[in-house]
Amino acid sequence: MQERKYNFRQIEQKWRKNWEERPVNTDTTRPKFYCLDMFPYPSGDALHVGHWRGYVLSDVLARQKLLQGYHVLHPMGWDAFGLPAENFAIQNNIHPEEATKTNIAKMKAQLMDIAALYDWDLELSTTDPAFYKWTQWIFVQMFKHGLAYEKEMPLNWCPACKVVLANEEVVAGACERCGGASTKKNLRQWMLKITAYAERLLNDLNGLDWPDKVKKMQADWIGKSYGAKIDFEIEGHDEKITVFTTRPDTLFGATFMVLAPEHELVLKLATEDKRAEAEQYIKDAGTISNVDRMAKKDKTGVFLGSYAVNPVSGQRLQIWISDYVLADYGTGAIMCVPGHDERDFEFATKFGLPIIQVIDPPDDTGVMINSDKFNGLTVAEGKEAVTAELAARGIGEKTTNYKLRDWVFSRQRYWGEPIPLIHCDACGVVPVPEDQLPVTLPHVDSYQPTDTGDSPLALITDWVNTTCPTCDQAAKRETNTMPQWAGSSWYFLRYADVNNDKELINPEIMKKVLPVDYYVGGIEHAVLHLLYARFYTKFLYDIGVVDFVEPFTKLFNQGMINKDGKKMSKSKGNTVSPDDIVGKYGSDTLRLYELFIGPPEMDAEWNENGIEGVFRFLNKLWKFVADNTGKAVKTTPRHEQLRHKLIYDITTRMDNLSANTVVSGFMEHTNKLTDMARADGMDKETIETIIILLAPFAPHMAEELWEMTGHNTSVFHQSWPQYDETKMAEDTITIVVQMNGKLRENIHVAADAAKDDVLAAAKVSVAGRLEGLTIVKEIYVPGRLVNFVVK
RNA sequence: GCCCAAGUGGCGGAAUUGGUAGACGCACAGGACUUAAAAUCCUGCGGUAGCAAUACCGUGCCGGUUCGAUUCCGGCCUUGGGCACCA
Repeated sequence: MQERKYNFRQIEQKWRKNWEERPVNTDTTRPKFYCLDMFPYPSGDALHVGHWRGYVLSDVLARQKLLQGYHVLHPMGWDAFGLPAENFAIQNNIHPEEATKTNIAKMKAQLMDIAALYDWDLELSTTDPAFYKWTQWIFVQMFKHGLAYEKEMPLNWCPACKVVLANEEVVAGACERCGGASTKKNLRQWMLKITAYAERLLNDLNGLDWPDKVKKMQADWIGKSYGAKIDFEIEGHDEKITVFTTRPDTLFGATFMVLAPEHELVLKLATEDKRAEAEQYIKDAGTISNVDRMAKKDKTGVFLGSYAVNPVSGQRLQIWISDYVLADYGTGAIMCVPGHDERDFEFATKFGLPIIQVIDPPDDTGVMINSDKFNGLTVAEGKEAVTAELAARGIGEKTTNYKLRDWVFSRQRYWGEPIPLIHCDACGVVPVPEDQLPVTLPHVDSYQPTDTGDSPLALITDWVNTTCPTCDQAAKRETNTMPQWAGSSWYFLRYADVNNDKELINPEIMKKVLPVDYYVGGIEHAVLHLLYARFYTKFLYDIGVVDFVEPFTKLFNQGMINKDGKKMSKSKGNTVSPDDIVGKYGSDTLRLYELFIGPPEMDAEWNENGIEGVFRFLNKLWKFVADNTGKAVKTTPRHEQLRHKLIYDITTRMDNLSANTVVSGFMEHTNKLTDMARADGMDKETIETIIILLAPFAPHMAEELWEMTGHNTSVFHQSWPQYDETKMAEDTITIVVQMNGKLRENIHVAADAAKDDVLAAAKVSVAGRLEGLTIVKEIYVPGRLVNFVVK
């Protein structure tokens, strides 16, 4: 007795069990395809239908590659360190380690419903000492190569999270995590010299198959600009003020100077009568939050009482401080050209400072005026000429400048990888010897952040107190931990060799499996995670651990799924759980619906109205196979033609990653095939073809149908069908007949009809309409249309 | 303010390179089957006029190029996203 009804519950259970017992992706002799999802944070929030979207898409890619003859690496793991996990733990009063374990178990159970091809043997967690041993090892290598350094500096500080933020973590002056205003705080921090890689991080973007949008965001973040550094002498002082400018051609128009309030020369240059006012301004600038500072419209500032000298015009320049000059961009000081810079103009106008025009007209097409011997030069010529003159005089040079700043790498929190360093009074900072890694996180009861900005680890004295690896004297451990990004910056390497306790990754395996071929994840990581991962990869290349410089060959960012016009999130209370939908319609239906909802790269509004249609489609396809298997007819050219068109549509649409039209293509073809089967019967090969094509999208059902057609091995051991365009061609085609570009008639002609015959037939079809008119032009587009231009 | 997307029926969306606008699906309406309902199947479904054949209009707005424009160009409007005093 054959089961005629599509019983998804039974089928899905059956094949999950089957795949577990007999895995389908085991042939490691095939060429590899590494298809990776950005791994999730196991926070307390359950997965919602938005998470599914990316995971389903990458799994469809992975399963299609399997059918196309690859061995697919498609792993999954947990980005479990960091603030989200720690904050969840604090809120719920559970130790982060416990909370992480529970959350991982919960999320993993949910993830199982997707029925992705994940190889759970490769599962990893960034919180596993066997994993973070190597996170620490990379840090030690960076330290040894001079890329990690300690610095006391005013840093972005989130008073709510009680933690230092990297520049990348401050969004519009607010903490990226909690949304609260970020302020400045002076603290000793560990920094990573990512700026040393700025040029390579920028240049290597060119070769990547990534969305242009993401490449542009990274390029903007790196922010390369060309210009000059120029020294200005100060009246009565030996020091000089060095500025960076992109417009050395406007030097004759520099009429005053402004330093950032944090600039090191400020107090020296403030004259007695101005000192109090300057000090007050600096104090205000330091305590005001970034949000408030940016909300300020008016320019403010204090004249320091000192003067500099314009090196070409000789003019005396008042030296001011103002918070519109940023301490950490360029040199923290600028020459002000109010004639050609809007902000300088605003400042000059407010404080009555001189304004000189030196480019006429004042745009790219202008030439230099009021500039002595440079008069008449274009902007481009002027940049070169002025810079050359300054260089000859030894007071300037051509410079390239970057917005990118070094990475604040330490966090004053508990739930992270301990930074593996030891502070010794005699030897200074000494890395923990590699054979003593990992430095494990001590298990403690109090992991709440401290108000002082110290790490909670600082309170655990028997962990902090140790001996120096170099001189064996009493020494203290570094108590800061690493940021969440540390583990995610290199985890993709580890999947390939997850159990190796001798090295980060075996070189042979590395060569065979990496880099990642296809990386799928949210656009929110366009700068942070992807930039850091690229930096780590380049460093690991430099020290010979990997043999490639870019970790992710191709990147795809799936669109977000919104509900009621807003991003789905637990805090907004608008999440939709996949669990109920899986229960009602099955995993295959939800997989297809996630793809059907719209173009994968675009945001979509969640709306369950269409899910019924997808479920109906699967039922129809089920019925088509069940009704026609066992009484298959001999293949006719008409069967072949339909079959090749089916393969063509699904394959090319998938190649373009147009997943939504792949699903509509399946629906369309199933309707056509059903009609044809009723009229002429259906051949075995076509039935089997649609099952194989369906397998990446609805794997459970495809397996069941494959079995129904008399096979006893997995459908995933088949190969992706090939199409032959010559076999797709129709015998007769429809030609549109237009008059003056307007549709008038449709005619049917033989596919190989000659041009003259088509035109003749077209004329016949519109003969009545042509009466009294003259054809002035005939347009013929083979296979498509005829257009008569008439008068 | 600057940069980047997007704007198509009641709804989600489709449309190779400039070549039949609205595929596929949802919703809706009518019908078949049924004692009835569900499920399923069939038909219709952009607007206006018309019994109809058909005609005209129609892809955010205004204009242009072209035999022909959702597609290309110029100028706007709206929405979403990114950056934001970067010298």
